[in-house]
Amino acid sequence: MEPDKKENLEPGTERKILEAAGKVFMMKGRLGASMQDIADEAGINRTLLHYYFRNKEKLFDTIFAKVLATAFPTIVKAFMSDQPFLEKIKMFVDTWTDMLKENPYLPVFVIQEISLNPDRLAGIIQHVGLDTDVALKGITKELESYGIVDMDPRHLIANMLGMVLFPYIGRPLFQKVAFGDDKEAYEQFLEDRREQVPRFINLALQGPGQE
Amino acid sequence: MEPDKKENLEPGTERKILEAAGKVFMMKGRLGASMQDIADEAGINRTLLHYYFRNKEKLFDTIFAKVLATAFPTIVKAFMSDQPFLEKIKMFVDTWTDMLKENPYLPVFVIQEISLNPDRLAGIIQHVGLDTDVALKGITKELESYGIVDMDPRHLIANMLGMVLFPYIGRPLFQKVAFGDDKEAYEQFLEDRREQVPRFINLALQGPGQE
DNA sequence: CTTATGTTTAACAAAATTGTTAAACAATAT
DNA sequence: ATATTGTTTAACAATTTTGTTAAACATAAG
Repeated sequence: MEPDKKENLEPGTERKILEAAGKVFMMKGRLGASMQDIADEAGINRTLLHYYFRNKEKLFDTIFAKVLATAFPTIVKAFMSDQPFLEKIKMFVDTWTDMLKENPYLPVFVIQEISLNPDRLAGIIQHVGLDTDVALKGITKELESYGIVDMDPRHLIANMLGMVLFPYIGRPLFQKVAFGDDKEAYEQFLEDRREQVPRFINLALQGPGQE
Repeated sequence: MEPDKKENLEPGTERKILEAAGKVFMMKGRLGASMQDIADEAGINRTLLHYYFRNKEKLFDTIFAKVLATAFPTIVKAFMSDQPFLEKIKMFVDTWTDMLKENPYLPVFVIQEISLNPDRLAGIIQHVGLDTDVALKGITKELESYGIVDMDPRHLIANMLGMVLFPYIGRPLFQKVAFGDDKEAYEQFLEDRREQVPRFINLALQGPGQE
């Protein structure tokens, strides 16, 4: 008779809180964000906020786990498909770019939080459960088909992630220094990288190595 | 008769404070670090800390400017030399790696702070005074000599910075996920990238584009 | 109607942090 | 010897934030 006893008469208050908390935490950081900020953003009372999440820590943990759960699938998705390698790379860049366009603050948020409190990782990584070994071996095999045998696949991963993430992580600085703070030019730049990055990688892989 | 009236009898207290503040700010962030933390790290009293730097903001600003002054020259140094382009790239990676090895927390610290408070940039960038236009045009010219005409040099910059910085920015996460948290293996990985990254870039530049 | 749940307002205690001040002391310079 | 500077100890006010509690109210469910 009561499948979800809790959701009786709130018109999605919990959802509103989670959205607000996500937004505020991402923009101000864990320490910079106050419960009052979050309550304001959610359009509710601070007391009610504590009523849903007893304390800031619990709320933050919920948000952080949720954010990681958003990010992790993006990492692997492209390499789960069975397209040709170069297509996978293109897809990798595209999936990440899509995700970053919707969550531009995500990388800095995650990085900063993990950097300040590495212990948080332990609990979450298991929960996500990603099998890196399989993926890495797959990439090694693909690399061999390009005649590249002396490259740890993790270098390729680091290269790709670096190239994709940097423009978002370093945006305020890079946009100002290299684009005279022209926001629209920078957004065009970000779009261009959907082509530029895969092309750069392709060239590096197909390089003059196959004599 | 008194050239520097201030430095009378302190055995380098100000230096100790600056070192301590740099360390604590970088590791805990601006909000996570308390004046007490810094005083402790410097081995002095909190009152004395306020005696040297009236408030936390002034101290932080001093540190932040100092940190940026450390990072910025690294960006340009390699491209000031007049070696062949590929040598410049190798040098770029090396200079950055050297700097990051000594200041591993620097990128996250700077990124996080600028991301939270972009206004801080304005004041400092002028002070450093880097001429991006000259550098960019130089790179464009070099790219043309490789037959690459359709590439905004800023893509190359973003690629290089991303590949160099990512392993430091994402270290806790990447080390755990891809290296089973094997610290020494990761440090070897970081060293390997001194070769891997320039090679990757060289391949991409020399790629099959010169028919 | 009565009850339970969600919600607001108000008030409060506890803690942490910041910035300031006063008093005392050591050592150096004049 | 005296004044100045650096330094410590102690104490304090002001602020911010967190977490809690009590009281009142609305509404939907029983």
